[in-house]
Amino acid sequence: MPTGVALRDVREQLFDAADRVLLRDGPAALTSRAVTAEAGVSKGVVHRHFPDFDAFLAEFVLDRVDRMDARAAALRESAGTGTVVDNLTDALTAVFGSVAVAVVALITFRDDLRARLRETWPVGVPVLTDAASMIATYLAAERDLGRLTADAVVEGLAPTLIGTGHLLFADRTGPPPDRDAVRRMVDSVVAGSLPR
Amino acid sequence: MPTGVALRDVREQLFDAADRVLLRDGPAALTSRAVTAEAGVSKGVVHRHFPDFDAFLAEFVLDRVDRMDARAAALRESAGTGTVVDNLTDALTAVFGSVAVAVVALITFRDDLRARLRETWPVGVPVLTDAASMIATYLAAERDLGRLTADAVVEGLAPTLIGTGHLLFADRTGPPPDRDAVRRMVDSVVAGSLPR
DNA sequence: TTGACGAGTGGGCGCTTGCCCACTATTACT
DNA sequence: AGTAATAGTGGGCAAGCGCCCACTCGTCAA
Repeated sequence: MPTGVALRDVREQLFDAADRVLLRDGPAALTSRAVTAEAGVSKGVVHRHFPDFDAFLAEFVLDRVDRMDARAAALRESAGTGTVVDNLTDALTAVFGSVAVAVVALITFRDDLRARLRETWPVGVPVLTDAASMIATYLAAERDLGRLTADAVVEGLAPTLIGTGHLLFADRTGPPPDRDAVRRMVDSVVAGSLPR
Repeated sequence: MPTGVALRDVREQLFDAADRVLLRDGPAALTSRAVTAEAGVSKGVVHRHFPDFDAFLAEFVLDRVDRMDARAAALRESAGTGTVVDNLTDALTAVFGSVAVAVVALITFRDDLRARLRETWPVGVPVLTDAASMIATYLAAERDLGRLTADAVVEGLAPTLIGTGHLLFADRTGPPPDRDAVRRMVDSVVAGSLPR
């Protein structure tokens, strides 16, 4: 077997499998056996690439948030056309429609995992920071923000959208919220915060 | 043994034990054995009062949110003095300093439990509704709300506070956020939404 | 006093979890 | 071709889970 390259391939393979398990069965079902079975490899493979399963989870979360950040950056590039509400709706759908909510649920649920993540990640829940800066960039690009500075958005409006979006998308057992529902939420939140 | 009264006593006893386990060890540690051990009763006692442990969890969550609502009502009574920021800070501390965050984490984590709760609870995460109406009552009592109607608060500002508060209080492994930290968050959020 | 009933007990079953470890298969180097 | 190294396999372990059920024991009615 190739030494360096294949080693990283297996890790990616396991991460992708974790994504599918997370989206299909929820964070409670994210066990080492479920991940390896989904990846189509032997169950012992995790402990060759990671000291233990919690270490796998920690690296998985870090990797996924990095990818979310990249996706947010890509959205920033393509923004500018359309209203701010449309852009925010797209952004929220992209962020919360993905594996992000399950990752947040995982971090919130597992105290020990969160403590482990703090060694690498000094402050709070990283998803908040990433999505907040993303939304702030959106709003800063809009004209006539009035007294609503970008900092105020990060401190106030962004958590609004994240909080509501989180609760809106948290339920994967029911039917997924359609774009109109998300847009309505964004619309009401922005209407209550932006000057007109 | 007395029949009716003691039966409800044991249920309360188990609920109180679940509170302590939840606050001390987190939602991941909330097992039937942990609850019964904390309550100082035999592990078989749960299955005499509830068909299964998930039914216990569902009733526990329903009961706890009812209590949160009662606490919010009590806070509403004593409100009126002090600034809106102070009142909101007290409210958030009362709601999120309790077992509420762990309950939300539980609901977010467990897909099956959430589906079970929906049979009794038709829409979304109830904590959001309760806390939102509570905060809306606070703000409605304040004069000079300007264009910010109570509905807009429920739709916009309340989720802001709940979202940030949730993430602020979600970490029970680190030191708990002091009142000043909460107040600073509330201050920045309100400053970004209320007209001055 | 005695019998029956029901709340409470705890041993144990079946299952799943993370993890260990002896093992095989596949590659790279001499 | 032979050998060493290593990625990958999977049986099996201890621990923990929810749950079942035979059991004890306190309490009332007869």
